[in-house]
Amino acid sequence: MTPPTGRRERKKTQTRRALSDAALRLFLERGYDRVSVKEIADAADVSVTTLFTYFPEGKHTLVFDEDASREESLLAAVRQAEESVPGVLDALQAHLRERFRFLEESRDLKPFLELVESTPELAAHAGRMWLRHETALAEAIALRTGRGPDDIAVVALARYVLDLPQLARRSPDPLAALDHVIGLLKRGWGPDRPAPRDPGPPPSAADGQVRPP
Amino acid sequence: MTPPTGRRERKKTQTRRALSDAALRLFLERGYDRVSVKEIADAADVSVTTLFTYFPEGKHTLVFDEDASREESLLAAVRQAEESVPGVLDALQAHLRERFRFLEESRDLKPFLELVESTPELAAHAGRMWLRHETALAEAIALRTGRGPDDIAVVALARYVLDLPQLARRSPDPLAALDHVIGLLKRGWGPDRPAPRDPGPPPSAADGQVRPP
DNA sequence: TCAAATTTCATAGTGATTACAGATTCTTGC
DNA sequence: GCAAGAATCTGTAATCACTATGAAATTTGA
Repeated sequence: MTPPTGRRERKKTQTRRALSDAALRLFLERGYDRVSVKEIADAADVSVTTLFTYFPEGKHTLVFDEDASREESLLAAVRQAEESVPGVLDALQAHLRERFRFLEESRDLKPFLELVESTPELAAHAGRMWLRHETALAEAIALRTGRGPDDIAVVALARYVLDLPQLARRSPDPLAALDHVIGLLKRGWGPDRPAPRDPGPPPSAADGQVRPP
Repeated sequence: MTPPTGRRERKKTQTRRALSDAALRLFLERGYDRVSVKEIADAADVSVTTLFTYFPEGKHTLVFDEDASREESLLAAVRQAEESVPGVLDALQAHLRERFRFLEESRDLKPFLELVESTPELAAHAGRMWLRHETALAEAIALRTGRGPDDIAVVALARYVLDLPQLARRSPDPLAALDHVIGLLKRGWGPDRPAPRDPGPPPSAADGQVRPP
């Protein structure tokens, strides 16, 4: 394998950055709909054709150029969690809280977030990008709690947790809202109700993995 | 106020129907992407300009022309429910089950659903249309359970329930999946503590836990 | 340096959507 | 019934995202 250090590679990432930088700058200046792809291509000094070879999925993908690390940190949080549904939820809660604080406090990101929120097409795409982690998150949760990755409870939990930030952001106190709903999910998905003495008849094999607190 | 019984009104609804009928027929025949708006306009014997005065939100709205009754029946289910979160969830469960059966069993709708599912743009729009009922559902739930309509728990519950059908449809046994997740939500959002003796929540099918593979 | 592979480009589409301005059709007061 | 006047319809032409194509320019490897 050749190390990807050729001039070609360098120019490529350079051009890609020039494009998304120019796009973001123009979008923030004038709004998404009032900037044409031709203007972006001109600003980056490439042809429209070239722009679309770099971003074949369309104009809106120019805005979301870095994404790989988010999923990884999300999954890392789950992997380090205690091996139970409440444990996983605790870990996700902490992770989302931190992420939330970061987004809220970073002044640089404020206009960017406004741009995305105020442009339906971008908001929809951001949602899709975020929900795309659903499967990976479900797998991580399944692995950590000893359930199957197709278990509807696991899939639903993954989706609900991913839905949460967007939901909480509307609340006057997003962090409190986050905590509150995670608490509800923990109750619903958590260990069986306080079993006085006997765990009772284990109705399925996937039951024993849940560790009561 | 004049009763809307003029010839003008009649022609208008007529034209609107001609357009969406023609569109649906052509889409089912050839697929969404392989039908141009010009063809639809021609088939309905109007100009493209006219088509867009009837459907200004774009080509995809031609597919979803009747929608008002769905929200109403959803809200009606909530209004007739018992005045508690589990009561409301029971009612929603029953309503969704019925709706599910209807969609599955109706042969007429099968190709339509396939069309929507297989066209990303249409699937996304269908999702948006469905989630649009979120606020109304949250209000109804709030009213029925005596909470505030901005209560994050209520809003989250509304969204989660609306998310459910799409989620359950992926499962091999959608109805069981529906029941299962509703059961989990009931546990989470239900009464504060399990009553030591009283069964409390009414019997539901969502009792068995994890499906063995 | 040469040739193959890759990247970029200008040109010319297609298809959705909108602006416009002149017809056409309906309603309404008489 | 009839003449405004409003509402609706139409073709034309434009913009904009996106694609196909084939040729030119650049990079790479030998």
